[in-house]
Amino acid sequence: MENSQKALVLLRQIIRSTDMQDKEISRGTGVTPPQLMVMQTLREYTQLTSGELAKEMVLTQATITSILDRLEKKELIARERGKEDKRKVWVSLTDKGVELMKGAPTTQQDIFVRSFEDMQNWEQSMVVSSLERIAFMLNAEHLDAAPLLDIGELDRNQQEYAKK
Amino acid sequence: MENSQKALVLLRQIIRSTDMQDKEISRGTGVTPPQLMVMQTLREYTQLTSGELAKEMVLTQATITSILDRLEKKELIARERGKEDKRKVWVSLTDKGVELMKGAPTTQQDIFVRSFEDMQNWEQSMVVSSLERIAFMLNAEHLDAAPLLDIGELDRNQQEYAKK
DNA sequence: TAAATATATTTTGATTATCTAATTAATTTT
DNA sequence: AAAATTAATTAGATAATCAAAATATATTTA
Repeated sequence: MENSQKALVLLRQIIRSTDMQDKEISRGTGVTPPQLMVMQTLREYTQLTSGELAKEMVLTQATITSILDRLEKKELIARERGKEDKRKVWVSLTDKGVELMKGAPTTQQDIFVRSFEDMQNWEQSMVVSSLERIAFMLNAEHLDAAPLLDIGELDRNQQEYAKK
Repeated sequence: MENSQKALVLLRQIIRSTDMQDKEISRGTGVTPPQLMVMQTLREYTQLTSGELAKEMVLTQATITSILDRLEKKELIARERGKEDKRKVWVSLTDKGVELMKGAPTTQQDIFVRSFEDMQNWEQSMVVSSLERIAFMLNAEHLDAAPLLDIGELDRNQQEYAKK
């Protein structure tokens, strides 16, 4: 088999594996995978507007709103109207949300980190630089892409076309 | 930053990137991401029963059934009752389904493959073996895990607990 | 400055995804 | 043959998702 094909197969395996991990975490916490992803993003950025969240997660605002509604009802996130710009809504994890993220999401990442740290240093570097190459190759296509809005419009046209 | 943290961040980037790719393909073909994933799995295995599909994709039978219903309505997949074992239902891509998969899903994978093949041979080997290591590390946890059913029950209890 | 335009979020209405539990049909075990 | 198991679907419910419309606030323009 070609090296490139091997790489693609392995990538799919890796993605499948993390997907399963997400599902397990989700079951363990009583939070659905999309909700979990919102919380992970919030943990990473501390504070985001609803719109920034949508962009970061490549979902529409409407979708984010509905996910936030449910997370807010569970008191895992809080919304706060912007003070300078009252159109904006700042979203952040509540204490309860932080707590939940602290307990749950580790299990398998820990195992990953531990095995990773068992490797020789040169091996670690090799793996990291390989990942960098892959990330770059996967993103290469986007580097000269049109801004997001335009792509959206373009795709909608394609979809219209596909229907016929 | 620790190498292991770098690796995790890069992995997330990679997953995010392929996720976006899936969404773009989905928009371009008028098929939703889950439907697309079913079709990709079918392309890989040629013929699967509904139950095998569910296991492979880590979804319940009921979910697969509903996705298949919609794909069947679009005539992208076909169901056929098993002849020896009439409980089974064999699922496969129709010609139309194969055609759709032929056209759509390439765009970005092609770009990936092309950049991949631009690398030196030793680099390719390095990337592949790095991916192998990662895939292994991510799966390590599952090697001595209890069978799925037991995990499910365990998690449900945790979930009950989480509600309180 | 008043009107028009743009931006940020939510609401509405619709389809799809997803699950658990119950049902139906066929096979295997006892 | 009756009981238990297996494969898929159906039923009923919640969640995710989107496009389009509505709402509220800011910015630009005339």
